Amino acid sequence: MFAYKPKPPKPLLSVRHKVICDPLLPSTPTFRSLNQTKQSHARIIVSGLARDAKLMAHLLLSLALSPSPPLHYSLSIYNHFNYPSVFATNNMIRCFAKSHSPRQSVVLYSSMLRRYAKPNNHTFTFLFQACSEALAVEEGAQIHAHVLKFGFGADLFIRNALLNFYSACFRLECSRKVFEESLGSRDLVTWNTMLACVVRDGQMGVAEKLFDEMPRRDVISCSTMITGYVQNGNLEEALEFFRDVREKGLRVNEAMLVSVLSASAQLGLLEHGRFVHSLAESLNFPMTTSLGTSLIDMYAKCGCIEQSKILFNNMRQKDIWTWNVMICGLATHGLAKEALALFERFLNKGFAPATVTFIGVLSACSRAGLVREGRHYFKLMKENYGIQPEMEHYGCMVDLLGRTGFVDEAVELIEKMQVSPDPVLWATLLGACKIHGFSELGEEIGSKLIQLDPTHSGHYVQLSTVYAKAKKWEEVIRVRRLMSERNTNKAAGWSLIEAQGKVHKFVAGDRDHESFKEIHKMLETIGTRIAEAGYSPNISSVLHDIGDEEKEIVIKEHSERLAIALGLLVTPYGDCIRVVKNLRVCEDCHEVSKIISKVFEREIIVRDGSRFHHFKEGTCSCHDFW
DNA sequence: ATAGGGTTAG
Repeated sequence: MFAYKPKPPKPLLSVRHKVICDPLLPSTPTFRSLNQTKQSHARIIVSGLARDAKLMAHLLLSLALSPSPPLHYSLSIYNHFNYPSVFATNNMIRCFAKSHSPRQSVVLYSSMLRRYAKPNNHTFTFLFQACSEALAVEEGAQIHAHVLKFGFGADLFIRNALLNFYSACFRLECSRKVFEESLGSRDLVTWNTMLACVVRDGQMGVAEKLFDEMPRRDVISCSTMITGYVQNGNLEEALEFFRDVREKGLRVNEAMLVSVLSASAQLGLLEHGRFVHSLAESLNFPMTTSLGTSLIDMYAKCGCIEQSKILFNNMRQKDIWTWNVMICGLATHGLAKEALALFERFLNKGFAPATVTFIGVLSACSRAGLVREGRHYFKLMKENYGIQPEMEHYGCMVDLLGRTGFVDEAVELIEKMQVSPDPVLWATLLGACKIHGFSELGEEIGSKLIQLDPTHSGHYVQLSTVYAKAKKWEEVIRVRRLMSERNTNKAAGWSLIEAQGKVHKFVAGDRDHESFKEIHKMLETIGTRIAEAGYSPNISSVLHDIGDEEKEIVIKEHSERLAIALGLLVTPYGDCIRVVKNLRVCEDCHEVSKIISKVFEREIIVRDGSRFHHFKEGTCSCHDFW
């Protein structure tokens, strides 16, 4: 005989659920999943308590607390109240505020007033959230008047929400006024909101002063500063501030990590990015979608696209940012086929592509010269998704068509544009003219660009290259003379490499580095060994008015050569050399990098102004199409 | 019974 013991029936809700979540026992509000809320709703109906207004309002609260409240469901509950309480209405306003139609919050508020129901202090904080979301300046200002009318002018919560509202609507002056009026009754949130407001306006100097003035600071004050630096392009300052936070033993939050990863990515600092990654792990930060996405972006922008792929595939929750980052990452690495395949997967998942998604898709096509695909997706974007092409989309198409030799089609596309082309677009077309020898069109565009921006040295260089290719030497000299006469601001090219825990930044002909002598010796060695391999310099990309021998010296000391030389010197054999530079790599450096990768048996990864080049065993991943 | 500030893509 065997003992048989029936299993006890499973309770509908676990004990933990009952204590924390069941609205039959209202307690402190906690976020619950939609399913949990629906279960509670079912239990309420089954228990015959559906007419209990308090219970139903509490149910509405749990919907309002979710990140994206289901509007239809919330409304069906709200509409069942004969006389909705302020509490219930507040929660419905809150649901609308988080929805795609935040203006409905204001509509509901008006109907509440028509019923002669009086708003309370909570009502206004939710309303200002809604107006911030909707950028509803007029409505918000009217509600501001209501705040005073109903006697809530001194409520700190409301004032902070108001401050934030004006800030969100870019009404810096109004925010300032509310802030000044709050003198004497400010709390940390008031200060942080004002700080965020100044940061949003791009005034980091003022933000620094405000930060120093604050009577108290917390983790949000610090993360606001760091994200502010990143958003305003002060990347090094962001990293410095973050290091300071760490050194002082202050708290770190996810927003900081995300922003610092973005800074590392933009600067191309792989070692730093890795450090932030390990920090996130050691501090036990959960791998959220935004953190994961930032990591994928960082690894892609620092040359480790394989690492990005691994993270992407392991991520359970992906949002549109995750997909966009991955598609764009594959594109900058020239992995066009993978980018397009991923885009198709993205569509199959039912995601709606954004304008950036198509920039990723089209730039993937342009970098790989996939003309047929490029034309297809450009059409798809307009016709299937109703996305109006922006300057960047045109940029990709003109680049794609122009570089693959369809210059006429590129011109046609520009002529049909709704918006007038910007200098970058003209410069893209000029580049195509240069490659394919359209000297007359190139001349026209080059002159136009110089007219548009006479201080930009790049335009003169481009135009003189067009002339040089057409062997119009007098014109070359004329343009060069013009360039020197007009005192143009030369955008200095730089390259950087991380080594031995430091960032080394070089400009062409740099002599400032502490190991300058060794670097120079290495340049000599490189010169000898690549010459043995059959290399002779291509000096056509040097346009300075100097002799050939000098040209060779200048080209030998292009910033990326210095960086690669340092890489060869200080990193162990077998390690990959990673260089980041701001401008596009010149033809000669590209050739030299290929040969170095072969004779020194080193993989070299260069991120230039527009894409990645993986040099390995004498070839480049761009297949010399860039 | 309910509340406020910070985040990533070209």
